[in-house]
Amino acid sequence: MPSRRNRAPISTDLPPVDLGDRQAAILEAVVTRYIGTAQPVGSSHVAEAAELNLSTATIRTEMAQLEHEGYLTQPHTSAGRIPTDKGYRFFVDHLAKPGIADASQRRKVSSFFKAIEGEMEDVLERSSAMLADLTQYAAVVVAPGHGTSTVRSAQLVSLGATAALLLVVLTDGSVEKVTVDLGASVEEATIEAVSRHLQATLGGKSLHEALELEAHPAPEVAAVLATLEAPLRSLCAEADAEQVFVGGPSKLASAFDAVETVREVLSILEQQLVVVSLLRDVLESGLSVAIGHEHGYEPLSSCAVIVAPLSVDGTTSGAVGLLGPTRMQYPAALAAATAVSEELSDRLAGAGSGSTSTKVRHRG
Amino acid sequence: MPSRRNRAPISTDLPPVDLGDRQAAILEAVVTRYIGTAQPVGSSHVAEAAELNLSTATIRTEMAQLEHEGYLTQPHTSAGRIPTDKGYRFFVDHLAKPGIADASQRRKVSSFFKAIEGEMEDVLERSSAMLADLTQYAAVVVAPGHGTSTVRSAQLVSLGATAALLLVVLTDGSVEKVTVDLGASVEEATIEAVSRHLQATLGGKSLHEALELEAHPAPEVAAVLATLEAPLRSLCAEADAEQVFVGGPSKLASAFDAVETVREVLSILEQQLVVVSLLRDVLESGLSVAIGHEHGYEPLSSCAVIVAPLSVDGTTSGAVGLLGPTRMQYPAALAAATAVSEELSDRLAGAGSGSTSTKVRHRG
DNA sequence: CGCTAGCACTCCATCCTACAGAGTGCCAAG
DNA sequence: CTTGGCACTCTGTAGGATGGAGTGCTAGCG
Repeated sequence: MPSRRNRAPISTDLPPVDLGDRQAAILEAVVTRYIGTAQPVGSSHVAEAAELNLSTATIRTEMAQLEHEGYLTQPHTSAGRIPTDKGYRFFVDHLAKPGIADASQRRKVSSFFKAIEGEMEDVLERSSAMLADLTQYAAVVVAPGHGTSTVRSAQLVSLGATAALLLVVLTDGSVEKVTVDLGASVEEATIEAVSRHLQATLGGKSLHEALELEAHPAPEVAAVLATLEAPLRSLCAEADAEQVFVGGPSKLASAFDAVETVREVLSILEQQLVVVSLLRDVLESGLSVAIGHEHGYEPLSSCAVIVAPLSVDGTTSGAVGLLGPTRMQYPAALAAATAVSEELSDRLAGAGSGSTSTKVRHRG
Repeated sequence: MPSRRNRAPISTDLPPVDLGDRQAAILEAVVTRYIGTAQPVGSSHVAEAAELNLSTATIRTEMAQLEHEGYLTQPHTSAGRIPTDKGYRFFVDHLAKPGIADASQRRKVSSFFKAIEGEMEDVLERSSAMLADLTQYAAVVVAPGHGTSTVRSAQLVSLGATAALLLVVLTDGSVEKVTVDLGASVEEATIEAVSRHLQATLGGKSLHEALELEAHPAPEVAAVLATLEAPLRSLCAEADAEQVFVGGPSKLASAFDAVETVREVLSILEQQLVVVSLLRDVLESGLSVAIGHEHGYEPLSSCAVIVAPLSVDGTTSGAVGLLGPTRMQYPAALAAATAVSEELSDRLAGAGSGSTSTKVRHRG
């Protein structure tokens, strides 16, 4: 299923390429109303809403045409029309206007970010909750791993007879740790020697580089170092892993009427790996919105996904996502997700570079 | 709302104090069947299920009596009976038998815990997921804070011009950190001096004790220490805080039929503070099961809560909980929750004492 | 005296029918 | 090309009939 690109028209006013102006207007009316009411939309409603003084009869023929072209569908003969995925797609690409609501969304988002301070992890978690609250959809924040950061401090802390904690602080302020079973009892002095060795050899390197180091210290130290290799590897893997925060999944309960759908969607949200790869896929296909079957995850075919990349230093790493029914408030949701992704990108950039930490927190 | 105690009868065989043997048997039949089918239970079904060769007429009078006494209720005249909270309560206190299923539950739990290794946090999280999977209800694990542990290592790591990371390792292997804005640029040498000072003064003390220390080091060090006071305080608060892991909330979607209920319950599960205090309340009232209105949280009045304490060194701290509909598989759920709480208690005890770490993990 | 068979009764769920309403498609006329 | 008009279709709702599951009561039996 090849993905259609989200080519942004450059500041022309409503240039529907595939669809006549009138059909576009009608489609818009149907989509807008259906998003609001969740009821099939009949020609008379469209006649009222769209302001193209046309009779219902004319609108009916146009709607039939739109159905024929795959933008609309009928639940049954003699019911109103419902947008198809394709219909929503056209709406999102060509019709969704920035809207007035967006400004207020953006304002709320930015005031939230002005007020919040503290550890990055907190910020991420609370952002996802806030975004869910704001949009009334489930929000996902995937924060980049710390794979690119370098080691600021590394050490081994003894925890007991044969147990110890391998501890690494990275330049972005994150801390990675892993408990280690040393196998045999190790003297405190040796532990300290190992710590110094670690600090000296790992400092300033990224964890990946650190894995490839060859060094030949004193024999006791070397023995301990050997037992540290596997832990270091898992430490590295852990540092690379994205953090995922899912906010407000309960919002989805009221978004669908079939309880079975709710359950399916929720259980997918619980599998964070799936969510991450879903967002990644959507992002890689160049879309910011994936509707219904577009993303190819069948269990989520009644959902739309909005993704906004988190970009730090120009490269995108991580994402902000929203998951809702296909009849989603696209403009508002897009605006909110984008706003959050920008603010978070800023934060991440600020925290990442260490020395450029302009927005560091203080307070008790 | 005073809580009724869960007085455990001491090894007598089905001693219903408030209810005749026959009524008890009938109540049991109703509860069991209703839990299975979610349909009101009529006298004829009871006659089949309970093996007390009685006619439906007799059973009807008894059921009327049970309704009068508040154990059963009717959705409407001429429908079967449904257990009330009180009915479930009697069932749980006097009728629920260990059952055969429990053994298999316990086995699954213990094999899970044999297989799992790694950081405590992981174990806790995966335990909650496993418990949810096993029981098909939402599972909650509240792990105790680290307030009682003492400091194994404390230090300040510089992160940039004026930013630093205050880092404390506790004896139970947990790490607490907080980013600090030093206000002014501080020399690396001073940072190291502060680190040494922290290590010397905090080592071996609990974080609470550490807060009350008075020491008078060199002036530059003292200056930095002053800015550390607030961060230390929040570090302490953070260390005290319980960690909460909620597993499998999606299981609840199919447990209720009203989508509104699902949404309410889910949104409560998202507020971890509420969940923690709910579990605490139930635990403190001396119950291991709170049914319907018993726990006093109206939004959850259609739910039953099962709680099993986590006890480390004899004191209970933290808990394992299950949240499901009042028509819950009580015996199985209780068995599972208890099994998990015991295994987790063991783990926590093992990790907590440091030197007695019998079950430390190894492997790459 | 406890138990039971039998009966009258109630209420729900289901089915059918009728019907109004919302919607469509088509066509002939402007 | 548009539109008013018309015939048609389908759903949702309301009303009435019916059967079934269930109850409560009571008279009679062991």
